[in-house]
Amino acid sequence: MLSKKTKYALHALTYLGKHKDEKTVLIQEIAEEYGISHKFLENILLELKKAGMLGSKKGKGGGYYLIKEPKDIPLSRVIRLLDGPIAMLPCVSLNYYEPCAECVNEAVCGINRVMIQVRDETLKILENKSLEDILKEE
Amino acid sequence: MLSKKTKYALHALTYLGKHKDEKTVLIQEIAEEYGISHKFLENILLELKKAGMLGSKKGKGGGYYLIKEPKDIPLSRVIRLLDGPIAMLPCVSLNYYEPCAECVNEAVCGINRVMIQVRDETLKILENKSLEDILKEE
DNA sequence: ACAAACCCTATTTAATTTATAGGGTTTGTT
DNA sequence: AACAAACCCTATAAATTAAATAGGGTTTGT
Repeated sequence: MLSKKTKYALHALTYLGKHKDEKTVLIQEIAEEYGISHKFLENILLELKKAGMLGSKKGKGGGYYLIKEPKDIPLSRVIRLLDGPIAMLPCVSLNYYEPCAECVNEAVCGINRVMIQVRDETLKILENKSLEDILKEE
Repeated sequence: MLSKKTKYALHALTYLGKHKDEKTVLIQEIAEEYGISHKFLENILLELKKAGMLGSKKGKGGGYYLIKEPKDIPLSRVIRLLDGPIAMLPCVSLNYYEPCAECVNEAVCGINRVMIQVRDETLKILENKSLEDILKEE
């Protein structure tokens, strides 16, 4: 399951996408829209900013704004940033690979094989769907 | 990511599948094969038994054994039993549905829509792949 | 009778996630 | 220049969940 962090990030990005004609949007405004903690959301937006997905303006009249076109923000990127691996097993993760401690021999592991298929089908969607696709539905 | 419980369950089932010509297999034997705690595995096997996937024999000379054909144990069933929902969001889970607390309106949520797609593709694999498919690879 | 091996429930420990805290820095306005 | 609004940053605490352990109970073959 996606963590709250990731869910909040996706919601916040969606909100910013909907308000991209406005120069900036306040953290507080987004937090209120979804009924989530201002401070928790602040940390998340900061992380999105550091990752180059958002811009911000400090001081009075400041706030956050998208610095990319929604179509250029794939959902896989957001999930990986906040949650880490998308795969169901560390041993099939493309970005966060780790061997499974209990695995006797990864080279002939049937569980591994199935989870590679799941990973590939999942990525086929999440790498090709972007913030734009979410916005189109709302 | 799958929990260790689920991973251990899948490995144990695989091991039992490989030894299905033997009447019973000891917990201890499986635990040693994968280097996992006897007691932890015991709890897991018990859960699999209660769910009707395994049979057991008590007392001296006892142990566990499969009571179904490997092809009749879909992976989705094992995962749901030990880990719960397969979906990435509670609001798209078929077996463990719950609304997302922060969601303003599920009826027009773009995140929901994408995650339904991911769920469907994932289930297409996990409901159709069985223990038999894992065994074939090993 | 005895020991092997599963059965059952509860508790503890560890890890992770979620949330809070609190001051720092920048910037527009007066 | 003063002030307040608003983001920046790091650390810590609280809550939840996952993982592991504990310990006795019951069944069964020899």
